[in-house]
Amino acid sequence: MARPRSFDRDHVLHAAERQFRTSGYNGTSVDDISAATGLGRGSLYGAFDGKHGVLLEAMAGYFARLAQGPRTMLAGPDEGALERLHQYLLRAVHGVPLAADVPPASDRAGAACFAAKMALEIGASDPEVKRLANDCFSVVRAAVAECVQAAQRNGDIDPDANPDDLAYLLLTIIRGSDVVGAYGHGPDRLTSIAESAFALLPRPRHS
Amino acid sequence: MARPRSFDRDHVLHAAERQFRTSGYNGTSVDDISAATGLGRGSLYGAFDGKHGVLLEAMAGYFARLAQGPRTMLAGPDEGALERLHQYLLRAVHGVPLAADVPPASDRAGAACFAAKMALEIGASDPEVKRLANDCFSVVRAAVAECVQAAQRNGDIDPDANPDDLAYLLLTIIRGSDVVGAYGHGPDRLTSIAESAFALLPRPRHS
DNA sequence: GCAGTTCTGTACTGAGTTGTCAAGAAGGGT
DNA sequence: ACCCTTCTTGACAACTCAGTACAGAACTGC
Repeated sequence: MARPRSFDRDHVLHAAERQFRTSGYNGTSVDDISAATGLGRGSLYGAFDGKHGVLLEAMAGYFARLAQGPRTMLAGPDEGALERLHQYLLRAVHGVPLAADVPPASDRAGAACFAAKMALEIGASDPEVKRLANDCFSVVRAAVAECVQAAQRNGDIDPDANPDDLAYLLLTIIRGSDVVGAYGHGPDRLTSIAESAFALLPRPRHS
Repeated sequence: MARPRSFDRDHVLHAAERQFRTSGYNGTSVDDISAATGLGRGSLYGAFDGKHGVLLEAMAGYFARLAQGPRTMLAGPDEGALERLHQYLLRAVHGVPLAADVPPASDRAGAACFAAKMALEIGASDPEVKRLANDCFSVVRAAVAECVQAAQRNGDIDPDANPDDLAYLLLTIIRGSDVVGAYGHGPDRLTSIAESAFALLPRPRHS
C-alpha cells in the first residue's frame, strides 16, 4: 500500500561501482553518483545511506560476485583440480566483471579489484572498507588453497609444497595483475603473466 | 641578493608524500599538506605549483629513490646474480622507504608503491601520473630482466625461460605484495611470499 | 475514487576546498 | 647602513560538496 521503488537496486549499485572505479571514492561526488545512476539525492539517501552507504553496498555486491567465481570454478574432484586452477588463474588476472552480460574488454582499465582499489584509497581510515577488502582476499585465498591441496592429492603438485604459501603467492599475483593491468598493459600481457605463474607451480619430482 | 628559502625542498616533498600515501590524493587538502610540511599556502604555490605540482615532484623524487634500488642491488657480475635477485626480492616486497634513515617498519601500512597507489587513484584521468607510474614500473622491470639474464648466463636459471616474462611475473608479485601488505598482512607474510616466489624460479635441468 | 504511505526531485545550509593577493619579513650586495 | 629582490604569512573570495528538509508524485488497498 505504498509507492514502489522505480529503480533496480542492483543496476544502481553497478553504476555506482563503475563510477567509484573510474574516479575513486573521494573523487566522486554525490552528484556524480546521481548522474551515473539517474537517481536524485533524496532517493540515494533514502534507499542507501548517502555516499558511504552506497559504497558499502556496492562492495558487498562485488564480494558476492567475486566469491562466486572460485566456488564455481575451483570446486570439484581432485582429478582435474590443477586444470581448474589453471583456468581460474587465466580468468582472475582479467578482473571480476560487473555482470555476466558485460563484455570484459570494455572494463579493461577499470577491471582492477574493486575492493582492493577502495582499500588502498581509504582503507587506512575506514575499517569497514578494510574488513570487506580482507574478506574478498580471504575467500579467494581459501578456495585456491583448497584447490592446491586437491591437486596435491591427485599428484599434480609437489606434495612437499605448502598449499597456504602457494595460495598466498597466487593471490599476490592476481592482485598484482590488477595493478599492472590498470596502468597501461593489455590483456595479452596479463594472460602471459598468468601462464608464467602457472608454469612455475612446483610439479612432483618424477621418480 | 634575495631572501633564500627557509625550508629543505626534499624534506617538504617527503612530508607531502607521506600525507598523500596515508590519505590519498583527493583525500588530502592543501591545508593538510600545509600542516604536514609546515609551509604556508603561498610558499606551496610559489615553490611548487599547488597540490598537483607537489604531487608530481614528490613522485619524481620517489622515482629517483625507487630506481636507485635495482641499480645498486641488481647490477654486477653474472656470478651471484641469482643471489642478488633473491636479496632484492626480499627487500622489494617491503616497499621503498622514504629515506635511508627512516625505519621501514614504521611505514608498514604506507609502504605500498607510491606511484602505483597514485596511479590507481587518479591515473585514469591524469596522464602525467600514469606516465610516471609506468616509468617506475619499467625501470625496475628492465633491471630485473637483466639480472635474470645474468643468472641465466651463469647457469642458475633455466636458459629456456623467457627473461622478460619472468621479469613481468616478478614485478607483478612485487606490486601485489604492496597491495597485500597494505591491508592487514604483516612483514612476515610478505617475506614468506618473496621466498616462495624465489623458490619457484625455474632452475636449469640437471643433466 | 479516496486515503495513506512511500518514493522522487529540488532547493537550501553549513562546512570545506582551491587558488590568489597584498602586506610584512629576511637576507645579500654595495 | 640602505635598497632591492625574493620568500613568507595570513586572509579573502569564489566555488564545490555532503547532508537535510520540504513539497509534490505515484502507487496500493479498500
